[in-house]
Amino acid sequence: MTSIIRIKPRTPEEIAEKLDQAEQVCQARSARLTPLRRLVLELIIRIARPVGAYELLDELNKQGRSSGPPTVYRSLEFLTEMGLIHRLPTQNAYIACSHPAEHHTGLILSCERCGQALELDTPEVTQAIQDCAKPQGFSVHGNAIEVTGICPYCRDSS
Amino acid sequence: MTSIIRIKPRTPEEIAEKLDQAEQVCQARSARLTPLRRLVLELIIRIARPVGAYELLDELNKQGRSSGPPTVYRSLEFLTEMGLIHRLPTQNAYIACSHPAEHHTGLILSCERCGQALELDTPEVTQAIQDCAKPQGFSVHGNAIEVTGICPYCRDSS
DNA sequence: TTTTGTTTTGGAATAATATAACATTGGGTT
DNA sequence: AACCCAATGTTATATTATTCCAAAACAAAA
Repeated sequence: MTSIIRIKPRTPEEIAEKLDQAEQVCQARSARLTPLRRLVLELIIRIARPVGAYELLDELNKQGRSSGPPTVYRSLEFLTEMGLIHRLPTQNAYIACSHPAEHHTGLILSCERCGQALELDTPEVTQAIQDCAKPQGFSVHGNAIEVTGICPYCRDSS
Repeated sequence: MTSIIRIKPRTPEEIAEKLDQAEQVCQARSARLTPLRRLVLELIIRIARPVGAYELLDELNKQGRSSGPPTVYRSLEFLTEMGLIHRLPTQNAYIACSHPAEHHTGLILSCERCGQALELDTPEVTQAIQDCAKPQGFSVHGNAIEVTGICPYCRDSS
């Protein structure tokens, strides 16, 4: 898949707000948003598109850190557990959660053209999945939903 | 994730039927279900649980073939395109489609305990996703939905 | 049937993604 | 200080997937 990534630049205010929210989420769960974890999260927020572990690793090392893959993967695991980021399993990539403050279940719209990903909070879909799983006797714990297609920006610019 | 896999053995009739359906699907699209592709599909059907590319490769080579990773991945790509198998992106594994004859959109229930995966045809979920994506101006092409939880067999046996 | 072009498969190498295992650091607590 | 524990650093390796080129199989045309 080749795609020209469309970046949605984040304002300093947006970044600060997200990081603040992250601090609160961690505090509420007595978890520590260490400098490293905070930096990884900030990078993911700044990059503002699905980003892979090794690209983050490069960024970290540019920032003076001397880290190996485990360092990044551990931070990614922590941030995922906190619900601050989401993993896109079909792309082996991560994006910042769009609304980390609220507990949520949702899906990710992933544009085939530009690579951008948009997270939606979709209780209707969650409910529909529940309704399908329950008759099977299956008790749902979590889900990963990636929806592929074309985003409005790419549709309009072609 | 450690899990003791629960196997649902396939009867010879089931296997033959699936392979027949596969032949028809390919014929309808003027695609060639070559001996290799057919064998890979048969292995996936027989194994009857999510199976990774390298495990399939081992099986192939046990059967006298001398193949490398590209051989398996090409067959997996072909079978996926034909809708004869599905990929579980969070597990890097593949399962046989449960109803390859009909065109369908669905989801996969994946048991955290036993590792088994069940494919469901769920137009309701597909519709719910459409309803969420459309207001965003996003046109849906496909999706990958993995639902994790506990299957009824594991719930009852604990 | 031979030639030609195309699809499929084989094979070697390597890229990309992820984890294991152990050492070290850095705060807190007694 | 001495200790503990969580977090990070470090090396090595496992796992998953692709690139690239060559050989073989197949199909269509001459």
